[in-house]
Amino acid sequence: MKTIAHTDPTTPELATEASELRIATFRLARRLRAQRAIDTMSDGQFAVLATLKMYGPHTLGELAERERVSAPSMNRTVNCLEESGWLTRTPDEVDRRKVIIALTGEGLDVVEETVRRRDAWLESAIAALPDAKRAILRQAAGIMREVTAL
Amino acid sequence: MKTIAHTDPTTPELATEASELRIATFRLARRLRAQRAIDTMSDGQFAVLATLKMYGPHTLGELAERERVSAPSMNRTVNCLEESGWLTRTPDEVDRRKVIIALTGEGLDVVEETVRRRDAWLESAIAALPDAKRAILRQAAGIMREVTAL
DNA sequence: TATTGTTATACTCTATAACTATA
DNA sequence: TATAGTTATAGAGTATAACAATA
Repeated sequence: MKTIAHTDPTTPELATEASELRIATFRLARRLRAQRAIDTMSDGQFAVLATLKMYGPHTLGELAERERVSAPSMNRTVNCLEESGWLTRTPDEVDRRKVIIALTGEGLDVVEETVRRRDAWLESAIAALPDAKRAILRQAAGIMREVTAL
Repeated sequence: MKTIAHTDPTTPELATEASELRIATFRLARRLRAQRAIDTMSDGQFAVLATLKMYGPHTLGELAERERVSAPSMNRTVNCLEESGWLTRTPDEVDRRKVIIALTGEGLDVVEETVRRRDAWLESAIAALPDAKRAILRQAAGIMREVTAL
């Protein structure tokens, strides 16, 4: 009988399980987001720098699409980051309508410092856990990425 | 020798572990946040309704402090939610300077519908997982809450 | 003509400072 | 005098519409 799994004590209610994971995820994300190198920098600005670090230079349109934001909005964000010296605009040699946006050394430093702070906080939080719990978190991270890849 | 744990292949680098969990958490939180009942409602507005549902009525100052936002900013958010009929303002009988902000039935509906949608998305995502992976996520949720309680 | 980026303009959310009512 | 809330005003970040340059 297939419905047994539903009431089996070793596999609790799917609904409860989802709620618990939702709450835990939001709470951990909030704590992590609070750790940043430049505390005047918005999440949207940081996301652009992090994208440039991870995937290399982009055109304005590509950045806007990836961050699911309008082109004028991304243009403004890029202006701010350019003024701060964290990225550069270069006209595309082949298609002169385009501009290539790339991270500067200082921009890379900002991303790395923020990442370092977030990871340092998380490391110190999980370092104290027994190995078994750390193993759970390690496996969970993989499953969470699998789930969001759908 | 205590340092063995650090290089033991069964307990990978703490730094890698933290990074993986950070990325997975942000990604899952982002996907969850996208699910909402009223798609014109901001995260800040939803957070207020969720707080009122979870912890009951608050004064304006309490809400502002809990959400780490200025009083005028919270006042504006509360005005919007009041106009939409999702919460009520009532002068405090004892201290007439204060106003008690409480969820209406409609406000409760909005919170529950958003929570239902987020959980429905997450349920469908984890329902397909083998029991062993679901068990990992269930345990991880508990550990994540433990870590954020510090 | 179509596409890429930019400018013009407006709306929301945030903040600080000033004000009102109450303690 | 101090505190709770509100109003006034301004600074980011978002959007759509209109425009310029290039394909």
